[in-house]
Amino acid sequence: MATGRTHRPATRSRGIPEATVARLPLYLRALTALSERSVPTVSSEELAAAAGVNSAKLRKDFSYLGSYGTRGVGYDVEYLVYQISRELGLTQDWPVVIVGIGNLGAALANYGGFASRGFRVAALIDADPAMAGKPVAGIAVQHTDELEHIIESNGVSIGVIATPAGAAQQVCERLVAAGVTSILNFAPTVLTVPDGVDVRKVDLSIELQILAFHEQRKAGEEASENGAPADRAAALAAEAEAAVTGDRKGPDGDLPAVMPA
Amino acid sequence: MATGRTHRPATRSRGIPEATVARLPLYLRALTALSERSVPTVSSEELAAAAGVNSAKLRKDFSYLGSYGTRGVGYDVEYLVYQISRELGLTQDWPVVIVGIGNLGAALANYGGFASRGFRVAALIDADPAMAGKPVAGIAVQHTDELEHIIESNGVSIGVIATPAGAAQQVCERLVAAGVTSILNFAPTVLTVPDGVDVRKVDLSIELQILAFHEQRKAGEEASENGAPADRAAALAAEAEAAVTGDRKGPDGDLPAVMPA
DNA sequence: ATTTGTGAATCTCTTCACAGCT
DNA sequence: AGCTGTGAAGAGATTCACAAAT
Repeated sequence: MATGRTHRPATRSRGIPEATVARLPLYLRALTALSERSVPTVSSEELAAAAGVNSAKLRKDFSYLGSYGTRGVGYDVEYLVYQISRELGLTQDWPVVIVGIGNLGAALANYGGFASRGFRVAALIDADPAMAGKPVAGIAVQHTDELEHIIESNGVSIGVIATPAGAAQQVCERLVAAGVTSILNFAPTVLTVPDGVDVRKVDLSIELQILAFHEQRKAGEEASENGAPADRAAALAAEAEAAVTGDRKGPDGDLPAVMPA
Repeated sequence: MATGRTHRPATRSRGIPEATVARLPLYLRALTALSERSVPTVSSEELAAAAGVNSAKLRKDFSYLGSYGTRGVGYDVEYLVYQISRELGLTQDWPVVIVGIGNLGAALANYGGFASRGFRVAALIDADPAMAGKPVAGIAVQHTDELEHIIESNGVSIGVIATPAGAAQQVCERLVAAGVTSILNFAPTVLTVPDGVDVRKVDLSIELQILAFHEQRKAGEEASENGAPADRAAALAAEAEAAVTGDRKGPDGDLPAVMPA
């Protein structure tokens, strides 16, 4: 899901699969909940259920970190919380800057899970001079002019881009030039970055479109499985049916003028 | 990344790989940009560059949709926009409800890319009675009591959950009971849903933690490649080094008391 | 009696490389 | 001459199933 380079360019070192890394935060969250309830140990089966994955996968994932379980017993919750935190690099506090303090940027700044667990909002940056000095989530917004200074003096290596799409690439370049090497991009654009910089992308409309695809598929199946689609499904049926049954080869007749922009 | 069932339970039908589906929105966005600049055709190489993927992958992806290109020439932009839109189910308008109109919910409601391209915000729902009637993004917020009524009368099948984590599962169940079959979850919780319901998850802190992992890895490599880590890298080096070199088998000495909650 | 840790089998996704079409 | 479409190879991720450990 990272849009940037494939990563893992230099030393291959001890390679934890990317898919596993992506699940560690999930396990960590489930474990933290158990820890708060003072549960001492947990089996792979239980923890897997809490994290929404299957237990074989969870055990394989943990096997990449080492042998932290006890056969016949399970995993020590506290110990595992520590090991995963350490593996993820959360035993230190990462200063983060958020660029673009619109609706979304403000929402991110206010997001609680941010401040806790390893991350600290070091600065909020916006291009609008009218925003400068305004407090958002208890932090005064600073102007984009300060960007390089902020990054360098705070040793920021993680940046969050919540600007409009048009500004994202430029902001990205300034962040990278100033020393940021990991970017979380909320702007609906593909960012181009040099090697060694990681980009992850969060994109609302992409997620919705993926859901729409499956939703359409469901409507299509419903229609072709039993002949009696209900409610709105009726309206979708014709359209969806066409999509499902349409031949795959070449222009199939009804090319409409243009799509909605 | 869908947290729900693995999907594709019943009719296997014409199976477009999930990884391909996840990239179609990316292609669509790049194509739309080309379309706006009135570019008539595009090669797999060019389009792949614009979408940030490699061209073989793009061609393979398109091959699942059908043979929509012309050898020696490339793809017709308008035609491809239409085909992908249709495949994704965007030739119809999906009514969407957003539940939880806090900072994030408001940001989502205001998000422009929402209204355009296939989705329409049918309602904003919040549990706070004080919010009821307040306009957000030009739409009056409605109280949670209305949830079932809104879903049913608007034929909503896609719901967005932007509530606090504690409320998410309950909201999810009400949405599903009322007829929603696709959920985009912004709350940091694993949602449990019945078969046939799709869940996709957007989780800020997971994304940040994945970045932190790679960031830490970079610091470790830097430290072990050349012996002279600079700036903050120096501070991280000892910690990261320990993580990289620590043996994988069993308790490695210094188990600290507990992690930061 | 349980539950982990992991080879081996399987499935999915990506990349290669080139035949086939325009 | 140029570019698509795709079999085949390769890489990665998931699941199975069971030996090893407590």
